[in-house]
Amino acid sequence: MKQPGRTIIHADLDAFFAAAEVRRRPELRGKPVIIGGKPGGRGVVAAASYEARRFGVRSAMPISQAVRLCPDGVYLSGDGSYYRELSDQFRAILLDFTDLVEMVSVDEAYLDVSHSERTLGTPRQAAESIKQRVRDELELVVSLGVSTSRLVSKIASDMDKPDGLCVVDPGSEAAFLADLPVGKMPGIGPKAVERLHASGVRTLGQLAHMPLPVIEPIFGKRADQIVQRAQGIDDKPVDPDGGPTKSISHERTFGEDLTEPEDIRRELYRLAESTGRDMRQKGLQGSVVAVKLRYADFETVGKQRRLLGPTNAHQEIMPVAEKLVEELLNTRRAPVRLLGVRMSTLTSGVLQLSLFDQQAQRQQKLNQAIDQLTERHGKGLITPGNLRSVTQQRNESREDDPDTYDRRTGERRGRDE
DNA sequence: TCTGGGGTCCTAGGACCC
DNA sequence: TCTGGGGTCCTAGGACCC
Repeated sequence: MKQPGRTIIHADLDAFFAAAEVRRRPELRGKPVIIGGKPGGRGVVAAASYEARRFGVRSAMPISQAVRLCPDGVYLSGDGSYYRELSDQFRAILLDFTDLVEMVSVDEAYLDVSHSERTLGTPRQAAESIKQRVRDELELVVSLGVSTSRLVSKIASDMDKPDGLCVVDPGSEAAFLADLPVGKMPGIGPKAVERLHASGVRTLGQLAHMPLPVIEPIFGKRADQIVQRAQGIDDKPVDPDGGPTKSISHERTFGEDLTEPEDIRRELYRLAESTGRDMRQKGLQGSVVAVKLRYADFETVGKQRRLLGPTNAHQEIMPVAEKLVEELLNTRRAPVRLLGVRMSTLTSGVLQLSLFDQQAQRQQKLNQAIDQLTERHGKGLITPGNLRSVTQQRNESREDDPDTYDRRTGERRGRDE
């Protein structure tokens, strides 16, 4: 089915974090500004001003390398809540153009202005007034791509950065893509690029005409869609609320690798706490606890376990996370560079099992109190007391060995000896 | 050179069920 | 004595995006 006349704009703020800092500290204008960890630390570059890029500094590059390339740069660690504030204002401006705005990150959005020509003028005129308003009201620069699809607009917005405006007329999508390297397409990363090159495929035009069997080994069941996209075909709609959250996680890379069990435990507790707090804030509960562990040599392993019921209480997350980490460390004991805690299989319900209602409710009230204190006074105020959780007690009260229960239903499994 | 943090989606093998 | 087969859930790991 064709969707005639769609007009999609992709809007992307240029060097957002760096530009945001320059905006509130004008003395930084014209200087190489690099947002990421502190020099000497283990961070990577989150954003670099165009002045910094002239030295070869790029996003995702280790800070240590950036310092070598640009020793006189201004290095800042970044201010998430300030960026979020600006991002909200950015979104508000876009919403003046259409209700169909989908934020895909703090600095990026899609707009569907298909039915707005009467009020906004031509797509190019609409794009120009977005640019103007972002400049006037936010003192930020935005690059825009305009076409009949998300895919083509996304690639177009990147063409003339910074301060770009690239309009791809209806019908010329395939021609626009044809000469671009395959890696320009979102979803084709370094590994896929390498394999495509090995097959002699370098441009999107070539990819668009490849027989499916040739690229199926590279993309699996996505192969069909990838070829279509290379031809400039993409029907994905702009979805203002972007679908439900699938997981919530926190992870931390330590300044120095951890070896002491009590250090590992303390950091894990902090991560469980922030993950629980995030879920409470969003009114979500999770049924699967996962931990992530990165060793000093960068080997990264994970382990996950389904709980008997959903929770958002760190008192219930922590003992499971602790057990999982312990199991990983039993497989390999080595200095720990990173720890992470993730909750998934999320539900927005509030149900609890009857027997433990009272305890669960008390726990919830306690956590609400903690959340309020944390909001006023910052993290780390409350330290673990009794970590024995409701979930643990549930398990204990049923059987000593949880493995004798069906993992899926939590029901007792028949034991034949 | 020494590699962040927050996500999504895909693959693949084993368990389990009918 | 020569080992079905399909569907679904669970888990581990990896590619990719901003």
